[in-house]
Amino acid sequence: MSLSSLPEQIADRLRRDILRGDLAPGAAIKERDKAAHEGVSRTPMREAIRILAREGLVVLRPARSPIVADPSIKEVTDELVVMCELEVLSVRLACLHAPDDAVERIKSLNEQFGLEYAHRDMLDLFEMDMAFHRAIAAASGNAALERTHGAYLARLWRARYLSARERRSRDRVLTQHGAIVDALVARDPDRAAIATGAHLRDLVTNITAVMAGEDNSANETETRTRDTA
Amino acid sequence: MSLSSLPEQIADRLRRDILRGDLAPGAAIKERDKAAHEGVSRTPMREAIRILAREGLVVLRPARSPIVADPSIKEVTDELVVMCELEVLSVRLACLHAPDDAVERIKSLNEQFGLEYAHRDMLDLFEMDMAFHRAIAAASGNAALERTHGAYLARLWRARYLSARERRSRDRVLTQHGAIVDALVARDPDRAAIATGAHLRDLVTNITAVMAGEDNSANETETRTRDTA
DNA sequence: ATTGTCGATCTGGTATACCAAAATTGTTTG
DNA sequence: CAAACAATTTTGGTATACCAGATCGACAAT
Repeated sequence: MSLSSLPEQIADRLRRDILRGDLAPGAAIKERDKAAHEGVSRTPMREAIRILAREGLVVLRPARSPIVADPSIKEVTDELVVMCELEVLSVRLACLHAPDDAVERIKSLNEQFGLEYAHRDMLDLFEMDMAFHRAIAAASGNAALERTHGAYLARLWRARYLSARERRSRDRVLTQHGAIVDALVARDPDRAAIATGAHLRDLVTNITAVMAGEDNSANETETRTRDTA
Repeated sequence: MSLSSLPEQIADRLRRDILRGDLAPGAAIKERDKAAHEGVSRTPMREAIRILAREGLVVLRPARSPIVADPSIKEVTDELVVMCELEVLSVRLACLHAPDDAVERIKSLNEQFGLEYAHRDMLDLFEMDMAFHRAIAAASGNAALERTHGAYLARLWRARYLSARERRSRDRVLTQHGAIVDALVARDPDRAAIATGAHLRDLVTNITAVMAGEDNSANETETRTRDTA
């Protein structure tokens, strides 16, 4: 009995491995080996890899092993900018159209975050943060927006995870989320948009700083020119 | 020799068939038959179908033939709203960062559109319109934005195609594109954003009208509840 | 005549076998 | 000793065979 298909399950496992860093950026994913390792055949493994490729977590190279994506700072920043825009749109739409109980749910998510703040594991807190942002996208009532936003959220998991390790950034998150909730409750689209924009712009600077620090190697990902011998 | 892989070629062909309407919305795509018909095996056909599924052109159902997507008006509208936002962001960024030759290219694309306006087939004109919008996204210098915008453009091909058949909408497109180009050349982000927003909002109303007219049947796509007999 | 059930058949899911291109490595030669 | 070439091996791409679940029709019992 499977809630999701086998390829999706494999993709989920691989995604976790990639995002948690167990599979290093730049590492090759040999479909034969991986399939054998997971105890499945190549076909579903292949499909799982394609799923992650579409998500941008692995890059496919013609006639070569797929490798774990190793996005440059610019690429991550670009993605963050887009996600920011999507979330601002979400919160605007949510102000206008979201039913009250959706707003209430978002509010309670943030309150819960405040409560559990001290006790919980960083990873749990992080999941709660994700849930908060996801809830806002869902509250927009725009399914396409929710999907695309979710895709970006997933792709940026790792970068956001790195950023969230900074302790001082966490309470800033809390107050900023509070501001967003307030504007949402007041049904004030402009204020909500500003609050969301500020929150995500902070995230951009934070992530940029962290990535610049951690990762001094200049790395590219996409198509690189290859010289013939 | 293939510029793109076999599955992508198949996907391209299928996409054309779907978007042009040769494959009716709601029609089943049986991978065995289709593969035999195209003269390839099931594996690449399967992969091609998955590609289109990710693009939202076909929907996969568990243990059932994939079917051509038949989006409701709301779904299309939602997607248009998101694409609008993406393109507004694109044009803003393009105003700020695009190199002059990129702006020049956009300008010339629109001029060419104006020139060929009379002689060319509607399909060609449509392709040129697509190229215009794509060029703006590319000029943003944000690869993620360009990708996502391109995905929406592809998915909305059919709806836009239906809309473009209205003759009177076409010269409005021309003037609106002109306004966008002017703002872009002047490097005025706000004016460009407004012009782009207006253009796409017109598109939304136009498409809504066309779809509501053409297609009176209330159609859903995603999960529909199925009553047991 | 209608309805319930069983089974043939059709469909997608998975495993595997085969192929062609590319990397690597070992050997040979300058 | 180094560089270049060739064969082997490794890899992903494709085709196909097999399996399980679902659908739909036929037949039988009421």
